[in-house]
Amino acid sequence: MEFRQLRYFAEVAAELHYGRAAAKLCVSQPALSQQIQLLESELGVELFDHVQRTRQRKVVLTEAGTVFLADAQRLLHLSRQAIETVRRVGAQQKSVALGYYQLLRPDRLVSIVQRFRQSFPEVQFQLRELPTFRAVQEALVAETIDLGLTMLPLLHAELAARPFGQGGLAVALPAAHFLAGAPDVALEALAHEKWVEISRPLHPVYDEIEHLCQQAGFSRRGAIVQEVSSLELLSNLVSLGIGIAFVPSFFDLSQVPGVVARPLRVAGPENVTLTQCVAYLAERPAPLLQALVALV
Amino acid sequence: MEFRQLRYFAEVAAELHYGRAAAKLCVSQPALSQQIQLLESELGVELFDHVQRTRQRKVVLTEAGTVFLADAQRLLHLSRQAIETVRRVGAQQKSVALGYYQLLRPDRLVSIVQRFRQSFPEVQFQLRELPTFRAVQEALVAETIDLGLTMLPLLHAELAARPFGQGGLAVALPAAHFLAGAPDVALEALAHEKWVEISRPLHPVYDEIEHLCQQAGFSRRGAIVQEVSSLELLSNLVSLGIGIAFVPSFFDLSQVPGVVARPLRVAGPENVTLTQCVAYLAERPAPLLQALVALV
DNA sequence: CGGTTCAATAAGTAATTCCTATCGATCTTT
DNA sequence: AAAGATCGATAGGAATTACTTATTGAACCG
Repeated sequence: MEFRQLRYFAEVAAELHYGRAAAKLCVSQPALSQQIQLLESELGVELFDHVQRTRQRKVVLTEAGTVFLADAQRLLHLSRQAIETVRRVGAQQKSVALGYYQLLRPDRLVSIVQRFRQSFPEVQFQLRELPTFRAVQEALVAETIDLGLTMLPLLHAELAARPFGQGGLAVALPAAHFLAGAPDVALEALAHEKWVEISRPLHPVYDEIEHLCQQAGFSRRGAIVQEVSSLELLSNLVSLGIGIAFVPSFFDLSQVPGVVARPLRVAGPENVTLTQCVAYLAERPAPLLQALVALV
Repeated sequence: MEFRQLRYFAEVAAELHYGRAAAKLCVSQPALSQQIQLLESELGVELFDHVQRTRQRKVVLTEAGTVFLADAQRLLHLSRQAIETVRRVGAQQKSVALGYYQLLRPDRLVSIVQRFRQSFPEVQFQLRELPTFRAVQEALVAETIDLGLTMLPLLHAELAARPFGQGGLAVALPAAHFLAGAPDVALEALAHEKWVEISRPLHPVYDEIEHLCQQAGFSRRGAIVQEVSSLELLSNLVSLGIGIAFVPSFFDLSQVPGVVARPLRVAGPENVTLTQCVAYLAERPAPLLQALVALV
């Protein structure tokens, strides 16, 4: 008997419908049927009657099922409580600093932090906004932060990461730009633009970008009018019309007025993808950090 | 979090020693370490301190571990109780007839039945001793019994089985026989014996036996002086010195005085093996029967 | 300083679980 | 009454997960 089976059973008992229960549990219906059958055969007892002799096809709890449901719910409840308790005790006086930069819309970040606090109410969370994806990784190595929301690739051997989402490239434009109205922007249309770029820590994807540009018939080498050191500065320069910039499509630019991001359209199959991740020091396998990583 | 992890954790907490705990749980030590680590990282809490700074290397529960142990034990206890309860309710007024023949030493049979009764106290168990392995399977098809302890192969398409042990061949001899003193018996030494055999339902293994005998330079065809219909009769005839007989090594002949079974030694790799099994009607997937099958 | 004990790690294998596709049966609709 | 729709069971293959053996690394002991 495993908790998974109890969760499945309780959900089916609540819905009295395999299809709906499976959807709620985010598994397929056959997986559900199978686990219920496994549970029944371990218990040696039928938990459901699949009444088809009456007019209406129905899934009904047997008497034994009703009795077992109460126990199953108690077990599930207790298990949740046990986790909560052990976390309350074990995570006391611990503190975790989470570093990030604006690669998440604020609501996603907030929801992550809320889940952190909910699961580990005793842990002190600190948030550190950092200017670039590279700064996040450097802060991890310097142990200024314990956990970082950043992008692949990892730039230090001591780091480990778990990816949690990816996206393509977008073009950050002044709202007044003549391309800002279109749903997306073709690379070729950008041949004669001026560019702003994050300088100090160049992401390797910029090599790929240059390569794509050359395939599209132009180069950005001479057209980068300004290099900046943070995403915030970058957005401001774009909004002022100093130049435009490539940014990951999941970047949050909404807090800067006058800037819009439009997906980049590239001819051919060469689609640049950028991967978001939670990163941490590999040699620090503290269970607390692992649990937090899993939460993201 | 799964019950397996709770069981592992509770055992390690009791032993405070991974190696011993693993042995008790019948898993390898790395599997145990791994599951404990998984549990810790799901909880986000360290459950054990692996104290090595003191003189003695020790595995010690952390404070959080101590707290969690209590909950884990409560959960395990409750789960056992829930199973017991649901069986008590669900298996009421059911009855199961178990057919067998003397292929098990009585103590093994008793221990199986005891486990049945312990797990399903409300179920009426009936025991039916049948003369041959074939009779057990026929009784299953005729639905005289619900579950049968017998041997492979299955002789009816409607039957399903789960094997639970196997053995080789032995020779049943009168206690006074000159070979009865040896630890085992070579096939060649039996060339001039008289034989007794179970007749009506010939097990296919007897073909193999005949083949082996011919390889050893003799045949039993003319030497079978008596065919009988049950194992009991067979034993009696052997004890009276009418002839000797081949029997599976796991047969129980101890209740018949004056008969001993000695393992057969066959030259070459052709070792006859016989497989014991629990058999039941395949089209009857009643959870109760499945649970009983799993108990064997 | 070698030998021993014990848990952690690594890598490959075995076992589960899960998913897609399909079936069989019932109920509804035309 | 026949065709479609609904719903759970089944089958077969893919992916994940747990387990095993072999090895490493750290601490203790002679």
